[in-house]
Amino acid sequence: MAYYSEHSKVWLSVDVIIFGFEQNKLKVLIGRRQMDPGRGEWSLYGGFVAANEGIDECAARTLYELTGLNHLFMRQVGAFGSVDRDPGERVVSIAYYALINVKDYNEQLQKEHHVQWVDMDQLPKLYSDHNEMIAQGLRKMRQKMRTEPIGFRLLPKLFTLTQLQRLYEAVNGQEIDKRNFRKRIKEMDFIEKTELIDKVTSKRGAALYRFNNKVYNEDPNFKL
Amino acid sequence: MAYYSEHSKVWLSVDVIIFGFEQNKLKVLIGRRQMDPGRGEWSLYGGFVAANEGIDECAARTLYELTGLNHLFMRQVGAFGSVDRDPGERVVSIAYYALINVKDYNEQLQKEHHVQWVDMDQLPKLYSDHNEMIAQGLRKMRQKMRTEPIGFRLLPKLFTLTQLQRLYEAVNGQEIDKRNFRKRIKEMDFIEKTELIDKVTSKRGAALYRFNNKVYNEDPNFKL
DNA sequence: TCAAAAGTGTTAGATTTACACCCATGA
DNA sequence: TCATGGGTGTAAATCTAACACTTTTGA
Repeated sequence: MAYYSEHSKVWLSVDVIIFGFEQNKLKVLIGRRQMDPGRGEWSLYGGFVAANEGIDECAARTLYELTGLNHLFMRQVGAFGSVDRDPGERVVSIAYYALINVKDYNEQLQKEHHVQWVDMDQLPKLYSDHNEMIAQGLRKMRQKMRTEPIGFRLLPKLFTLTQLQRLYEAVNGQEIDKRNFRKRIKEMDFIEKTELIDKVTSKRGAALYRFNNKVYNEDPNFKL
Repeated sequence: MAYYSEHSKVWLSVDVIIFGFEQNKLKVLIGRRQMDPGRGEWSLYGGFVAANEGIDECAARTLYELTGLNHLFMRQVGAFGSVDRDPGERVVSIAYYALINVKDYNEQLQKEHHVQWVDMDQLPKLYSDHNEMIAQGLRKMRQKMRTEPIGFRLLPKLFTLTQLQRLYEAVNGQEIDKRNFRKRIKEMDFIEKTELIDKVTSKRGAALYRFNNKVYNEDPNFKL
């Protein structure tokens, strides 16, 4: 069809920004590039969009490839398409961010793909425009976290209120008053206290909580 | 380079969501498609990304082509890339929204490109996923308008407070208390009252205001 | 003279922030 | 026994929301 064929095509890729939370720090999964151009540079993990797959599917596939996990919380950050962003060829890339519980992530796969968790505030210079992707991804993720209870995706199913607080502190980069934080949590019925006690992180033991999605859907009054 | 060539390429296009404000209504510029597939259907205006242009440049060029205006406020909405979104071929499209003052827009160009202003709340069914693009674009634009003084881009250089209020009401779809609104405006030094009086929309006459970007940059305390 | 839009403050209620001590337990 | 993290309430300050009347002037 002439209408299309008079225009040129480009390679399309997807880069995934995988956020994790560990030791009270927000982390990102990055690795050393295994291919040229840019071999050896720090980089996000990515992949090319195939002819028969949508971009969201491609992102989900890439995430699965890297982590072995499906149904991760994932959102598009945006398209990055400066002419010379890729030193090899013209490649337009669409960035996505995803949230995972670091404990769900098999170390084996980490090694196979040459990726590792790096502190958000100790990011090295990355390949191409990946630093910018992460910066934008973080902004988007923060924004989302303010209005939707997605933080749970970064924690184990059962978590203590201190863990949850540390998570919000890490993501927003500022301390939160403990009493005020807990007061707000109490108002959200979908954050359920369980009978279980975590004895790992404190001597006294801390109550374990759980996110109840069903309750949330009935009354999504989230505000943090 | 084998690394790239084993993957397939796609057509990349840009679609622009142009918002305008007229008669107290938020409007979008859409037109009847002049080409196949989808000839005759309502559609956003768009264009293909050329080999030698970045996607932001492409969006700016497309905007210029359509409106004759440069340096419009413009932001990316995101990439749309379901496999079958375009009924003809595989085309991934990146949506952008832009804000213009409808009075800056030459009617001649409107006719040439077969586009017209349509009320946001009277949008017809559009070609492909363009309705979804507009929905997402509106959400993004609203969000931005809450935190940055971009609304001025939809108004003439000089405007009355009532105009400004109606604009915010139209964008957010709800009425605002006049006194509370004006109180908040008074606190923003970058919204300057001029000596000029608008006698068009009221008998008594209303003071004309102006957005002072320099003052805003010195003290960007925007909140609406 | 009257219709239509401009302009102007106050108060109650809701929300947000600041703040300090006791508890339970393992080492 | 003591160091560590868990757990709890109140009051001041700030912000938000509701609300009504006077002014000016062209028709």
